Amino acid sequence: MTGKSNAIVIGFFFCPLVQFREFDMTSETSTPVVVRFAPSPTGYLHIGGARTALFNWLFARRQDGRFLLRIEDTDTARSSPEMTDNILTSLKWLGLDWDGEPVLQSANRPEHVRLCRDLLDRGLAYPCFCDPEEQRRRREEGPQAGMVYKYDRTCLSIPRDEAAARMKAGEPHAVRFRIPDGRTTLADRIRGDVTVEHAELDDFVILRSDGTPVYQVSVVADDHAMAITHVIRGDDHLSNTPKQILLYRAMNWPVPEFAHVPMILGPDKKRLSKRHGATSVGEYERQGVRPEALRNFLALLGWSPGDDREIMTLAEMTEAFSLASVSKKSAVFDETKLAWMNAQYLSRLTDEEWLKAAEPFLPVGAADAGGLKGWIPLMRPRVQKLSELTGASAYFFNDPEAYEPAAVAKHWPGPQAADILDGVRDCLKVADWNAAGLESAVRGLAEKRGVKAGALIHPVRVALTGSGSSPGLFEVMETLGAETVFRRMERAAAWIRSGAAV
RNA sequence: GGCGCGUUCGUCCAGAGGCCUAGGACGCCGGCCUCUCACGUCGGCAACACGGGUUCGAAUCCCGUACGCGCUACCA
Repeated sequence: MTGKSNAIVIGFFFCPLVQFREFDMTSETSTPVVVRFAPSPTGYLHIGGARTALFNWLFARRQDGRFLLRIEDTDTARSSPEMTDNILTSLKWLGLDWDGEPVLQSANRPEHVRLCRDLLDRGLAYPCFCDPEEQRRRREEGPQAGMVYKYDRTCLSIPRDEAAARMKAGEPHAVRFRIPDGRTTLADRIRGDVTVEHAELDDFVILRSDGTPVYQVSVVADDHAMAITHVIRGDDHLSNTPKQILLYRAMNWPVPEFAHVPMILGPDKKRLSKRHGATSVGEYERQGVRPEALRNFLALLGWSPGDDREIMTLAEMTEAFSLASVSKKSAVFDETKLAWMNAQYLSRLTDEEWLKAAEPFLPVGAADAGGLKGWIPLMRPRVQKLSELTGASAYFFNDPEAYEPAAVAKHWPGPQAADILDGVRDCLKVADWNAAGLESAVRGLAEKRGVKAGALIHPVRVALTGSGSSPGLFEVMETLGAETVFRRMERAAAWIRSGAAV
């Protein structure tokens, strides 16, 4: 009943309250901060969850607070320990470390049930004997009649002793929370004030007839038990927050601060989902995206340091982070920019670091190449995601299996292409085997023949790489070595003469 | 349907009444570099959803409309 009078007070003294809140907004916090990330292990850690975790982490670290983890595994049918492992692994991969041991929500079930019973005893909740099937049917019919279904409080009018007797007799029942009169204003750290009239809410079930507590109860109970001071979560929870606040009040618990971060959308502006392609952190790892790149990119979706910085270390992000600077607007996930950002991080690695990161993506044959490292600086600026390496660098390690048709058509227009290859090969035989020496040999030949160097270079490139484009031809030659170069040129000449081109 | 939230270049952000002829980044287009591709570099195109207010002055404040998203479960 205190909730009711509070609500009225809020309504009447609106102006002073606003001033108070603004003060609160700028101070960011005054007590030690405890935040949490609470994924449910029903799937891999997805992009949206990762960003929510990041924001929680940044806030906690910025405020010298604690960042806790809670695994919401109460949906036993859909949850699995494997998914929990996967989520933890992904968080670590992203460099987001947490404090203490992860809490399992399922462990707190008995307490959640107890709280529901307590609310029942105190008359803040009441048993509902209505048939769930009937309720569901009415809810479905509602829209057709132009009405919205809201629980009609049939069971609220059952006298307490009668209700007690029916429960005692074992009649199946759920427990519903009784929504008090009034309205609730939530001072969201990101959205600002959000007010909801209690008349819009209905007496929601807190304890199902099978005796299991509902999500709204579990979050509230666990957040309180974990002494969470700031609930930072996806904006899909915004509408349910008033219900949760009512629960806090009913329990006589302090209400934490809330901050609802906007959603991440796909290119079609719909909520990001599997339809949009890769949506889990693990998939990006498998594509050869660097964790620091994904993390940086995610941070910039819905947040900015307030200036033009884009490439930032975790420490820089932490230093600049505040909830007030988080956007209210949902953001489209742009793969292209992620790729660019990944390339930025890739380019900042040393050759040794780069190779180590690239190893899982090297094509077959690369292992046999041993000390052959000349290809590395050649490929580095040419891949944005390491996974591109598999195809793009194949010719460094294996003779081309095929010649790109478009390149053949353009650079090997007829049998004379084979003669060009032979001519170049001969002039190469007496050249110094390094990029400069090879280049001057080929250019010398071009000049002698009165043709442009490109007329010789392009046919040779196709012979060596099977492709119309590659890193500088002479660097490629130097890296490949004379033996391989000659072998490939001769194979190509033979292929051309066999008439395969036509 | 109701309620809530949102709306600055194609995309991500900057902008908290005059500093905005709206800034940066990705992408795109063009130049340079050059044997192709990529990198790099230089330049260009490109936005305040709409309509009313308030104000000497609005991208910034207020109201309405449109559109989008979310919630509205004995799911989490």
